[in-house]
Amino acid sequence: MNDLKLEDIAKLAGVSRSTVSRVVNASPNVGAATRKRVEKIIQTTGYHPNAAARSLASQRTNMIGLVIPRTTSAFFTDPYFPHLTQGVAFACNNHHMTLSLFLVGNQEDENEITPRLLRRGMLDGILLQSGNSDDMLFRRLISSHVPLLVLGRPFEEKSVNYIDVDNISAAKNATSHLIRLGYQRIGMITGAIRSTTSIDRQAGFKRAMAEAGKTIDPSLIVEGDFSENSGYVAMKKLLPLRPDAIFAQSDVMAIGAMRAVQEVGLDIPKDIAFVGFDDLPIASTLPIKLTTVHQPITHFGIKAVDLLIDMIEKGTKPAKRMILDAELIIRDSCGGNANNRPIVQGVEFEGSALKAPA
Amino acid sequence: MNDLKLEDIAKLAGVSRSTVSRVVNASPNVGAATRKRVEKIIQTTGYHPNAAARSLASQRTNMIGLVIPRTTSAFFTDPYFPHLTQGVAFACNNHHMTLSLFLVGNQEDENEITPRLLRRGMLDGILLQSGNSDDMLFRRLISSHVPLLVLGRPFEEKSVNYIDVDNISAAKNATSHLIRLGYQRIGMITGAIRSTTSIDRQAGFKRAMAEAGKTIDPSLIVEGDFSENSGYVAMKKLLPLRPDAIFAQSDVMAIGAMRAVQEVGLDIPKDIAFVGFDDLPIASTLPIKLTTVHQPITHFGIKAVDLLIDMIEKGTKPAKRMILDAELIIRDSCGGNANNRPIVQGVEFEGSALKAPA
DNA sequence: ATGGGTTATGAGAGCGCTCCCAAAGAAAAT
DNA sequence: ATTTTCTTTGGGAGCGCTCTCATAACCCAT
Repeated sequence: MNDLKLEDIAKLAGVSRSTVSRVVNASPNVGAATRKRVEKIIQTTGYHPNAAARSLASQRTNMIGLVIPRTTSAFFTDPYFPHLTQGVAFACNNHHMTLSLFLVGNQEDENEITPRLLRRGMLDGILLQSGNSDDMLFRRLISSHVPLLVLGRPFEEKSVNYIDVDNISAAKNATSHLIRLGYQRIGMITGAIRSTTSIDRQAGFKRAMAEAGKTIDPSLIVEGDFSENSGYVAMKKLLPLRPDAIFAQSDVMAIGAMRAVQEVGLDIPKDIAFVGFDDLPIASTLPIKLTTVHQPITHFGIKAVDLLIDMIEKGTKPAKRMILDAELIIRDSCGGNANNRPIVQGVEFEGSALKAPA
Repeated sequence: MNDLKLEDIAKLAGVSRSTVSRVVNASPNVGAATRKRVEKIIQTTGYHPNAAARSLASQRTNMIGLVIPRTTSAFFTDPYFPHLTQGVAFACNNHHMTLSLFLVGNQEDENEITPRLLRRGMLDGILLQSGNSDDMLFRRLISSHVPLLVLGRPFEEKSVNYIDVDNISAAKNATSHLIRLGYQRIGMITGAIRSTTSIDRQAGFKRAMAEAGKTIDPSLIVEGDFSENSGYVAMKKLLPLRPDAIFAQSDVMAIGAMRAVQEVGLDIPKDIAFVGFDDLPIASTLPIKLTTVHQPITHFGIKAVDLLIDMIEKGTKPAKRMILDAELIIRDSCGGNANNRPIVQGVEFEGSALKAPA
């Protein structure tokens, strides 16, 4: 039906191709009358410019890719990722950009996806979720021509653009809070041990302990992988060691761990206190509301897109770096006094804000 | 660095542009020696064809769009959606297709996104999550030239291609199971009342009741919107009416409702039995394991992509229709006998399969 | 009037690929 | 040896846009 091209509109309006192009692209140098006339024709014919042709001629596709590498793709079982995607998607809309999603499931996927990522005339820029250090995809992308912004601190920071949350400070604050409340045997459930996220949160934990002059019992640090089940399993190991407080590196793991605690009939926070990380919506609707570090996930996605677009338009050098703060939200799971409870703000709570039961 | 084009490779290999194109596109009519030579050059130079140019010339972009309309975008707080996206993304990889994600947040988003969707040379086909009947986006997309497959039954089925789960039968089975177990006052918490999903599940519920010769108490049917909180709120309304079993139209709502039940100290399933819908991974890790209808979400996404690609390649007429079955998984929340528990299979359980605690 | 400066419009040359068609060469059939 | 057929290769015309540059039209100050 609608096989019109620029040329046809031009003919119908009695002007040249160039003029129609100017109207379509909102160029200022068009006479008011001409513009009106052309716009009317476009309106009535329902003309839409051809994206491929435009991309070819302008060397801009107005598309960005969001890549979740294989080593991180378990993230999809974690609510973290949908929230991030949402932020990225909304920001793309605001910038009139189209978002392409690349979920790398396995090695074949990676081989299949990589050339598509590297192809010219496909993506104006790439957002890459930080994964493991031995990520082949990561290295190939880094050395490509496409502007690349890494989400989360990469292993090799040198001259790579990235955006991250201040995991060290946040974890330190969370741990310090536990220390301040007087807990003596504070354990930690880590995330996937090879991720920088987990490494940094661990560093924050250790720093807090060191500053408080407390020695760390290594057996109280148990490895998880950010999943609910891994939290449960880790807590099973921790239970015999009688910790009185746990810093879980993700809310989901905290939930798994709390499940393990409740199964043996212990009380939270009286017997064991908990602090999580993420502040997912569910954290505030749990039977025992979770004290946790609020990550501005959606906001993080938005900032990432803003930064990437800036890189696309103004070049990638010098390397860009952006670190966002994360704030401790004190609720019930950590025990102690919950008076100075900060207000939780932000879009990621829509649809799950819970009216207090009567 | 890598500003090579087909022409350059041709020159380096001492052949014509056409021949290189044939090699790149795996056309059979190339001499073995020539192919080797060209492939070698491509290998060493790291040449990648320009996607925009290829799209323009071939009229194929190898991209499909996944569109979540405004009226359904709350879905993103529901784990249903990530799972679907994952299925779609994986299927895209298998077909060497790129997935573009369009999350419509609000009216402006819709206005912004629509032209991008309609643009030629952008998408080979569109997957549209079914939303409300008054969805403007839906109508514009239906009447466009792009092959369109609707996910979930649309309001106006006539000549639209769609794929759905057999919600009516599934809801009927779930309800019948409750009836069979002898429950007398069976309530239902619906999803968003204007969605076909919810309408169909409601129809299944009613059909089961009718076939069992039971009258329906309309006050035992309470409206939710698929969210956890709406389940909680709905249950608060239901509690004074003393139902002995609840069919919740989504797992997440069932979880919210169960929370309300536990808050007043009632026992599940002894005082109130539950059946959910979706069979999210969490359903089997809940303290009281949830009896629910297993939706093959990831598989659904895969099938959808397969069907859409078939439409792209072979035309959209006659209208395609595909209905997948959903099976009742009996666990603990419905009480009664849980012996004939089916095996739960499938990819969506990865990473959350739970070892039984010792 | 006359020139300099601005603004509006058109023409044309690509952007980097695909794909049809023609040509050349090799193989098979006569 | 000659014709026919098939395979392999090259040439050229687009695909539908953008963008630079030239031209035409118009403005105001002198």
